[in-house]
Amino acid sequence: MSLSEIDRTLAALADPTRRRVVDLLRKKPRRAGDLAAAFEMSAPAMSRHLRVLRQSGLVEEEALDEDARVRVYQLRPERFAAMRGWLDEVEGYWNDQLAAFKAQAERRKKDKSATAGIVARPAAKRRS
Amino acid sequence: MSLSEIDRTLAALADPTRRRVVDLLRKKPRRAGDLAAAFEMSAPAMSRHLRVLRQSGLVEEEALDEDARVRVYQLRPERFAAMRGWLDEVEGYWNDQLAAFKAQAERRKKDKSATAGIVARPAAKRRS
DNA sequence: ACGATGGTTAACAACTTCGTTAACTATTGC
DNA sequence: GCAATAGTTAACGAAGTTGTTAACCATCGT
Repeated sequence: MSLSEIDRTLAALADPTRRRVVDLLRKKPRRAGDLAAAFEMSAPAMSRHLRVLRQSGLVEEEALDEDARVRVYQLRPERFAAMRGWLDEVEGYWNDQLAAFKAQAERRKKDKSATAGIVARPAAKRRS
Repeated sequence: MSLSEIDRTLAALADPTRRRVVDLLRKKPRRAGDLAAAFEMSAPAMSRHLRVLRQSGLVEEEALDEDARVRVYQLRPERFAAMRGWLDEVEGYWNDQLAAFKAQAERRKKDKSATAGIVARPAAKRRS
């Protein structure tokens, strides 16, 4: 299954550690080592999280010019914007829903048929 | 690691199938069976995806009153709104970044010190 | 009453993910 | 040159995910 961009973005954010990394980077860019320390995690583990975030396009890596060893990570706007775009699409739903509801109410009023279709379930015995 | 609501939401959306289910439900509510058929997937597999979506609060299940066997699934706004809220927070970043950039430019102009800190990396030989 | 239908849970195999340690590369400072 | 530092990739085990089939429950239609 070839992943769409939005799928990659969501997959990258699905891991709690990575999501928190984003929350940290939101405040300011940070060095890879600082991020590992912040989560009390080995450097290799964090390194791989950062690779996932990089490949999803959520962050970018730069080098500190005073010391070419350290990598500074920083958020990138684009993928977040795309995610917002997807959210916008999904949320268009409720407008549609509202429209459909109104249309149905209108229809109901006109030919006075019974309330149709979907009804809330009255608490059947099911383990959630 | 106790998952926050937003973590559960993102985890639920991380799976491509579940994300596409959301895309389908965006257009209109659907029966569990139709969803399974739409993805050429066994009913049990879809049933579990739907449970995940339900538990994350992204969808809700109702019963068709003409036939209490069928379950109709439908999107729920709340968690999507929360996700948008988180996105808003993250994106507040770029305002901050812009502000910081301006402040630094100002400082630079004042004491005419060299450009500080972070600089783009000049394509080192690394496998991405 | 009973077979068929819609859906869910249970058990299991294949695969992926996450963190750890070990080994490696590149850069810095002396 | 060489030890120390920052970070990455490699290998591996533990744990979680996803799909399948089998078994199950509830409801519908006759």
